[in-house]
Amino acid sequence: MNSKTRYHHGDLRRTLLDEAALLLRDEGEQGLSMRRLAARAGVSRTAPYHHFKDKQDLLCAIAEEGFRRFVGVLTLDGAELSEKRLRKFVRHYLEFAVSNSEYYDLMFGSHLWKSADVTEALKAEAHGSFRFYLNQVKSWQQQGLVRSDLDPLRYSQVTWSTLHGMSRSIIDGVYLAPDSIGPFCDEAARMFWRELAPEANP
Amino acid sequence: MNSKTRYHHGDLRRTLLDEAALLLRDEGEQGLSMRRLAARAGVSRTAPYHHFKDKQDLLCAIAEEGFRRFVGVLTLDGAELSEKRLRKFVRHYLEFAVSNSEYYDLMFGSHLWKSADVTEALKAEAHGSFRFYLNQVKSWQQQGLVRSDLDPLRYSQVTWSTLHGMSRSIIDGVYLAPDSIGPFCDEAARMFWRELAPEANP
DNA sequence: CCGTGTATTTTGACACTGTCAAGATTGATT
DNA sequence: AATCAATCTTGACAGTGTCAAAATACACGG
Repeated sequence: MNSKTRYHHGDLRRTLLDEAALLLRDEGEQGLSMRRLAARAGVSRTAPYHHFKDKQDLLCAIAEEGFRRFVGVLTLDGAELSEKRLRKFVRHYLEFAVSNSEYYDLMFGSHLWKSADVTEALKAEAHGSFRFYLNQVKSWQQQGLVRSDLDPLRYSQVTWSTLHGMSRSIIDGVYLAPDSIGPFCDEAARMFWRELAPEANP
Repeated sequence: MNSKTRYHHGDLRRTLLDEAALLLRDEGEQGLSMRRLAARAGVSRTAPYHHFKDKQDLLCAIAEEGFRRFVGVLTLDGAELSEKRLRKFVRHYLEFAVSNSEYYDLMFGSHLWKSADVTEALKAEAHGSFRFYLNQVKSWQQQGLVRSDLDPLRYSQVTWSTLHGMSRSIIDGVYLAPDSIGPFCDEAARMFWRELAPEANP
């Protein structure tokens, strides 16, 4: 019952996802083809199509896993909320985006989302991660840790956008010298904090 | 000397760029292939390769034109600077991004920038548009229209990121109900203004 | 006006790609 | 043990980007 010789692979779906992640990291999205993927998994060209309807379907599944890991990065305990803590958070976010840039590109790239065939599962995971981010802010407000007249939804939408835009700036390396990432993060944190911080004088 | 029958096209490069823009708007990036493009221009499959080294080269040229138009959107006269005016600016930016989303995807998509073959001309145009945005802020500061202790570079980088992230949010339509775009813009403008506005009490 | 060179376009070809349809093999269920 | 569904393979098709070599047109010096 050697795994190399048996007809049924046994756990092909899992293998495909893992191998695809590797291929993606090593050669980028354009280096990831269904056929190469199949070859790497030691299986014929069309075998993957019994586990993923499409190439799109495969990519959605990978992005989905990305979002699941992503939630960890978004976690920020409100008890220690401060501008300094926000700085750390922003840095952490960007760190994730940069060092998992292929994943990140997939998760937030227009490629998947623009198409009509986005998996429901991926949608759910993406919405879930945003809702997690939003609920944190709501909870801070309930605990009286941030301004009471803050609109959590609007704040979350805008800062979410900022974090994403910053990630793109850094990943693509167009508008930013690599050594100015620190101040870049600090400025964002200051901006976020200005929104959150309870008013000094009422 | 009928234009339909003559061997030399005469202005193929221009025609290719225009036709590519149309094809892009109508069918998205995946609908734009070199061969289809050539067919549309009424020319053989490989003719475009004497005007553009690559498909990448073609895409860069299109993005380049996008950036040239983009500068108009970024223009904001400091004399009338206010939170209200910022709202209008943000809306204008997003309007451009959404209604030219195919262009916008190309201009800011990871696809072009990640690759090593980004045209120098495109780099120049992209940097130029950011520098234009930055210089505006600098000039506001020199005129005493915004906080004197503001760092124009950091402010520009972060708000630039925010605007881009917001555009992605809306274009991909993942995290945003279409009717909440207004408040979305307003929140961003408030945030920007909080950074810019001269201190109330010194 | 003619020949020559250069710019432009075409034809042919190659190695890829995603994906469908039809058959082969296996594991599970009755 | 027979049957059925799940899984995998082979073969095929249309489409892609791009290279090399041949054909055509234009520009210019004689």
